[in-house]
Amino acid sequence: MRSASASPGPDDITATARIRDAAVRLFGERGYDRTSVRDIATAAGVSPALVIHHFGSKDGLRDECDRWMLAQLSDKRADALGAQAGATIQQWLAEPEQFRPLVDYLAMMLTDGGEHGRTVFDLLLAETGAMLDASVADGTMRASSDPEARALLVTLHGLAPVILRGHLERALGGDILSSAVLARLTLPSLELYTDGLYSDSTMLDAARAAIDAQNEQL
Amino acid sequence: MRSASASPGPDDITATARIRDAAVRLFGERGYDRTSVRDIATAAGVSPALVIHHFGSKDGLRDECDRWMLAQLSDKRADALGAQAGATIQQWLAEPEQFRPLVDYLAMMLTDGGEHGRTVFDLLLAETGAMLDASVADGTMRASSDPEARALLVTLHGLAPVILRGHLERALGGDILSSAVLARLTLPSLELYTDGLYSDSTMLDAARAAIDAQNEQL
DNA sequence: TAGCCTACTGAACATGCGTTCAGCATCCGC
DNA sequence: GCGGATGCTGAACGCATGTTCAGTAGGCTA
Repeated sequence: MRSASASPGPDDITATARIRDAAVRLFGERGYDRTSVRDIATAAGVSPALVIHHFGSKDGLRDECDRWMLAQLSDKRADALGAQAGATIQQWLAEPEQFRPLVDYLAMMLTDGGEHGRTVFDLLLAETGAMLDASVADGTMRASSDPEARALLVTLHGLAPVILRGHLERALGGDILSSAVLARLTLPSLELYTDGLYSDSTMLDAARAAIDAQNEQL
Repeated sequence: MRSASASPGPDDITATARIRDAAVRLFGERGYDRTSVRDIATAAGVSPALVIHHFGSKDGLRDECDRWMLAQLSDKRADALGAQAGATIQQWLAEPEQFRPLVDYLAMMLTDGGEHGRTVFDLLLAETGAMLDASVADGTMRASSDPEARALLVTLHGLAPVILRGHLERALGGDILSSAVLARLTLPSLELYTDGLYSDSTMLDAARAAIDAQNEQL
């Protein structure tokens, strides 16, 4: 079984890569602790011993997955901003299923407190901050009284659908992270980021006044 | 050891309650799978067997924690909206550490796909929707082209700091979910929800036009 | 051909886990 | 005083897990 020669499917790529792909998918779906080395080995069509042989330990495998994820993220970001922008976005809209493992794994990285999770968050935060600064500079976005805190908020808000994808899909009618769901969210998002929520600045003025009063007290 | 009579600390409450409190704290801190029944028993000062004796199984204990969390959430919400509003908020600002286990446990519930996590999300979503509708009715907030989707977005955005608390604290200078951090976020949040991000409606108009065009095509 | 390295396996091992069980106190109704 | 719940324990059991290890197959260099 599992001869070296051709068979359709994922047998044409290296066993190491197959293990890594299976691990990313399963870690993203079930989480690190609920995924056993045996599960990953079975999904990749190899023996559990080979997983350890190639990655040293389960934790080593996770490390490799994290690193691979960071690389993918850089690639996609570069594509989405560079010459490949159109192609990348079309690919996303055409086959959202393909990216689901990546999104789920990213969510897992961010929520379980590992070192690479911090790295990826800091990266996203920095990019968001840079994007906001550039937009303020070219006039498309408003300036903020606290650009750093605003960048943080916008980053958090952007990550929420990624991490709570399951709840989002359930609330919007069961289905996948499809173009339909994305379309449904586009308009409300832009409305929110264009006109805000409040119809006037009553609340904002009150908060400003309260903070000023507190500052004077010191 | 551990006689029934008085000793300072958490010995005056029932062992069942001590186990539940320890479980909520540890599940919230480390997650369900990384917390063993033995850990919980040690933290509560009882034997592992007693944990099973009172809750049937580790999963039963988790169920009880979930239910307790839902009850706490209802209580706090009622307090925060009712007569106790001022007292509850002051308590929060005075001793944020006290609420950390609750917040962490809530984050865990929402991210690990259990049934009670769905319940609590749906609850929060419904309350957010009702709050938005009421605010639109009394004129403090703008109407939306898609109130359901907007409620979902606002809920997701509100939950993001809860779930990514660790990253938030790290980005804002290491420290706890303190009044200082909350104060730092208040103004940018209100700015975001009052004036939005974009300085004009160019993007929004473009999206509306694109969607109109697509609808006409069908 | 000989030797060696790499990819890979099946079987076993040690450990930590959730859970069970027999038994020990203590309290409460009779 | 007594019988039976109730609260609780220490020790053990069975199991799944991550990991190790001896060994096989196949390709590469000499």
